Amino acid sequence: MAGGVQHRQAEAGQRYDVFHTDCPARDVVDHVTSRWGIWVLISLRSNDLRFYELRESIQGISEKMLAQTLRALVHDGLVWREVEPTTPPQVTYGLTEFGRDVGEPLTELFDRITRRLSPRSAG
Amino acid sequence: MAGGVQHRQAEAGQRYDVFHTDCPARDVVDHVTSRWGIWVLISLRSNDLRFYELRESIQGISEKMLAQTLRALVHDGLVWREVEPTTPPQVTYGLTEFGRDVGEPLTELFDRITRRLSPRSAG
DNA sequence: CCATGAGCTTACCTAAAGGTATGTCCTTAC
DNA sequence: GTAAGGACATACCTTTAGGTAAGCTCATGG
Repeated sequence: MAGGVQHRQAEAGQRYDVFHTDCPARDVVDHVTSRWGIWVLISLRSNDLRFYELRESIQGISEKMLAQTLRALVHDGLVWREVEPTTPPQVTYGLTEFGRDVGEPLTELFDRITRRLSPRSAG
Repeated sequence: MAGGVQHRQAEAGQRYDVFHTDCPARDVVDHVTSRWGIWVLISLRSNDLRFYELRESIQGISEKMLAQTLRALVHDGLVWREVEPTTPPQVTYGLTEFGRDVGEPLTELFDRITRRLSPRSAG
């Protein structure tokens, strides 16, 4: 974070300096890997979803957290948001190209973990 | 079909049920995507590292968090731990096959985000 | 005989994440 | 006139993540 930012990027090999910098990538990584961000992105990979569909799809998520997570992802450019000005308003969410780009390795990550653990407990 | 998620849960198990279950995969996902877990795994992809090397590589991490994160990853089978019984003891960490398997999409995820956001960074 | 170093562990405490409950807007249906 | 539906916002409160700092081990060097 902004506090202890010391860039000791010496010549001692290639060290990921992005680990602690305040570049926008850090925020996006945080949002993508946040508790609910992962599941929102994975959910939206299959198809666009309404707010309430996401809420029911991702069981255990609260409306507050869903709204908050979506706001961050929309702000990051990973998710688009479309409002139909009906009453009540209907809002649909979907992945942008960036979102699809990011959702792919995310799903792959998730799949590799479950693939490894589901047959039998791995030691 | 976009709107099929909420009421069709009984018939079609299409929805990701892992979102809220207590299967071990959930824990692993949590550890992998935890604040420091990501950077530990990415750091270890290039080569095995000693504890202090990790601490210095991932700037901003505290010893407590590093130890805690490593313990979780070792327990999950993503990272191995080797102790040389010298004095002081020297401990080396590295990725298991599972860890390499998981580290790949994780790095890819990270790279895609940085590639998109910073035209001149990450590398 | 005390400091040092590597790799932790433990206690303590604060910041923030996240849950629960409620309010809001506007319109149609009853 | 009141409930309901959809997508939130907001206040309040609890849980947890994570930072700081100290301690521990034990052989070696000063």
